[in-house]
Amino acid sequence: MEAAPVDAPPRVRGLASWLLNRAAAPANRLVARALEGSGIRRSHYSLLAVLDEHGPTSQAGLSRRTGLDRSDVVAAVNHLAAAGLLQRAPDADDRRRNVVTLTARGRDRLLELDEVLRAVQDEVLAPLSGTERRQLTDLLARIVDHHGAG
Amino acid sequence: MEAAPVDAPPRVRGLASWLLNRAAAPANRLVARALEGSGIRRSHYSLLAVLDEHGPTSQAGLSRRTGLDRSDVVAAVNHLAAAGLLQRAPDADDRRRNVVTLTARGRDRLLELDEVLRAVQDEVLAPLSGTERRQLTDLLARIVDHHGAG
DNA sequence: TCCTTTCGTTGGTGAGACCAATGTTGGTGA
DNA sequence: TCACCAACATTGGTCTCACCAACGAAAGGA
Repeated sequence: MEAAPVDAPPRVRGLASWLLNRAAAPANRLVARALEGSGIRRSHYSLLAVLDEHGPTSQAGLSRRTGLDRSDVVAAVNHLAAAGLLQRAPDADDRRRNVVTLTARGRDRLLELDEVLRAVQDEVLAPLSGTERRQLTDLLARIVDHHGAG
Repeated sequence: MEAAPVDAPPRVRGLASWLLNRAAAPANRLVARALEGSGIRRSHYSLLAVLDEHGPTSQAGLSRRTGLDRSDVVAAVNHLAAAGLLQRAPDADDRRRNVVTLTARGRDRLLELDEVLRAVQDEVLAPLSGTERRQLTDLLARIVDHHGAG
């Protein structure tokens, strides 16, 4: 039951956009599988990580830092708050805002997820050496930075 | 109105799966924009290219070579046939199959698309040097090959 | 002859990335 | 002080992809 090869013509294989999508697909599949049953989605991890590293943040701030749409942040915060992984409270200083704060339980879960996702990344990057992995993440990061948020 | 930076924490930025998705997003946006109004989608190009390089192919063959699901190939072939870019005919030797053939008009269109997509790739990979671009496509290709389909 | 596989097709699901509109609140300039 | 514009959270969509299950027809092997 090995993976079937994808024998696309060079014209297509050389296309960065095609390669990016084709490489992202298995990565997403593996992440989704690893997170299956935990009630956590890929985007949720980003939110928890941002909260852990930047401390309490408004939802708009979360949107900016994760690249998620503001409306999608709403749903994600709903879900994570219901799971007790973070808290949402109105900001006293600026009453337009909600301040989102990581709970202790949220932090614990984040650390577990760190492990899980590190393992998944290993799977995704399996065919590459350590040096090549660093090369790849560096190149991708530069593309991401260059295009920013559309 | 330049692109806003995405200031994700290192834990997230280092994630291959996150980077792949974040890099694929602008690529898809640019491709979609370039193809806008032409009635051609991203996946259609792959089909045309496969037909040009491998000659007449069954729909299942197209599915294997492009990585598209068989059911999605059906819709794409419907669309492209309606546009006169390819023809679908039952295979006399194997009556389960449809043989899909590129028309002259389809080939012309393909050559135009080659130009368009080459320009888009230039945009996507703008921040990278020629060497780096080759590095990136090579690394991505190895990931794609390693995970194959399914 | 059965049994399995392949093929095209239909119909549907779920996630993800978006976009528009609304009511509220802040901040600014006249 | 008032008017205006910008930012915020939220609702409620849309659209594209990737994918899956199931079907009847046809082929091929046991």
